[in-house]
Amino acid sequence: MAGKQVRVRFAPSPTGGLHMGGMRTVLYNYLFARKHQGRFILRIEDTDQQRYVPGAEEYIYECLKWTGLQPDESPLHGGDYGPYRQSERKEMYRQYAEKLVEEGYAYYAFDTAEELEVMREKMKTPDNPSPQYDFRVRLQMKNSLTLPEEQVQEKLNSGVPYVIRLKMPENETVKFHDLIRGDSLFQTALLDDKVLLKADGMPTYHLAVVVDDYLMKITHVFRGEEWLPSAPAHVLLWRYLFGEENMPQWAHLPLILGPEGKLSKRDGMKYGFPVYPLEWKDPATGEIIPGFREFGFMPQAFVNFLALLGWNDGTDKEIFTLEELIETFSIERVHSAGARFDFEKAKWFNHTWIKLSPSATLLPEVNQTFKRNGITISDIQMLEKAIDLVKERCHLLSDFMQQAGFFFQYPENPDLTAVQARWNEEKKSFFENLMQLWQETETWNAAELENRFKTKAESLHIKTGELLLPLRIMLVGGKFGPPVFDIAELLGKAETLKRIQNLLDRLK
RNA sequence: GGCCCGUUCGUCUAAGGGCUAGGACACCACCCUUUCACGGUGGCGAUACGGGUUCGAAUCCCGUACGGGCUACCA
Repeated sequence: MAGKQVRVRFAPSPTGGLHMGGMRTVLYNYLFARKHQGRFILRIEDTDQQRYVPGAEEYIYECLKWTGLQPDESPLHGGDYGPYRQSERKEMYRQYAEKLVEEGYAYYAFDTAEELEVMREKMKTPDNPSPQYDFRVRLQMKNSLTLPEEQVQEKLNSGVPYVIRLKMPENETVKFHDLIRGDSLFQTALLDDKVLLKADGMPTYHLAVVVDDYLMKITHVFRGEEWLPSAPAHVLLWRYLFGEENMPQWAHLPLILGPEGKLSKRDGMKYGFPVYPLEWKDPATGEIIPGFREFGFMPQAFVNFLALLGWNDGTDKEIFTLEELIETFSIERVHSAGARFDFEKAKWFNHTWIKLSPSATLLPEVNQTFKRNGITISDIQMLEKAIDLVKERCHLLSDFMQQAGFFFQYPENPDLTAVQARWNEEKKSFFENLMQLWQETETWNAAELENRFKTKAESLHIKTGELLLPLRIMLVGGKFGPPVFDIAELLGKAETLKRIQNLLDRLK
């Protein structure tokens, strides 16, 4: 690795919305690249045109933009190793597959889908419910190992559909080293003859990753744990094609689990928490699934909790900025076991980030939230102050609506019952007196207002506790919010007095 | 079924042979707060099970159980 520039890649296939598991893979790749002054590449693996979903690629860019995890090279950002979309690299793969055939590491196979089906049915036993196309069966199938040379040539020339399959050795042990899991051994006798080049001329994942990782000079591959079983096939391809000594280092990341096992894209709807970073519109069904952003998450919090889902720096520190993550991240400290996602903990991260953020930072997003809820704010300065006053009680950005909405719009249905039960003439006259007192105040600030309030209450022999709740209902409309005199200060004299008068009238 | 990966409080995790197994989320109690929160203090709560190795095991080895992944001309 010394002297060699670190190059890592995230290689999604655009078959739907990218969920938080994919985003964590992005994050770890990104952190590793930044930490080692390397390059982070985004490569689109769109070799399966059947499963291609329009908009999925754009969605990925949006997610990367939102989280700030921007690639250095991608179809969108360009780079020296393009194209970065596998469909546009189609012609590059065939030569490698054919080289393997020439050298005896692969072969042409002409079996039709029906013939494969027949083989599987025939070989199926209770002990072996899913038979593989492997060294045990390949000599019974229609391929360049069983057919005479002339017949193979004839088929190739006549345009009969065929695939190229890897000829898995019958009895070898493939040693595989993973940066997270250490060494493991695989017996090739148990592995199948994977298709490398499909009948449509597109490579499968197995050929494409190896070829592209080589051509793009990838040094480290971080991908999901689900790829572990096919890793030995990739090692073999590296050995045959480019030399095992040139192979990148591997790390297979643990899965993120939902409440009932592997996190699926439907879990979001099912359990009431998001699985996508951003809102995802399924182009097939038209279904709209809200993401973390729509739930009111800050991107910083999203990145933060994602990083900690399977990794920690070995200390008790939990709140990290992106810069801090870059500094402390190490792939060796990533866990090998899967992590269950806990929405409550995720909200705690967001809450902490909201408390930590200056109100100016929160301002644009909160302003948008208000706008979406039909409240257009003209006094931005006031909103900023309101945010300061209420942010410690907001777990999600969407909570600002509930927590600070009353500053800009008195609720239609104030909690009158909270006042009525203990309302009387004395209290009423207290508030009439108070309005007079506050009206005369020249220094309109919380301390002064509280002082005048308490002095008046004492002189009328009413406990302040009896009066604070009515005042809160007058100004807020409910039993929540920051200290009531702070609210009055921010509301300003005219609005405060108007609200008191208003409720006085309604209490008649 | 086969192969592979995994297993510490309910959840995320620390402790990579040596203190009463530490922290965070959640939950409970108290304090602060004449609202709701924040904050503070304390409580509840775990090494899956069985064998080894060792003076000593959460940690190393083996087995069992459980969980997960893979087993496509999907990625």
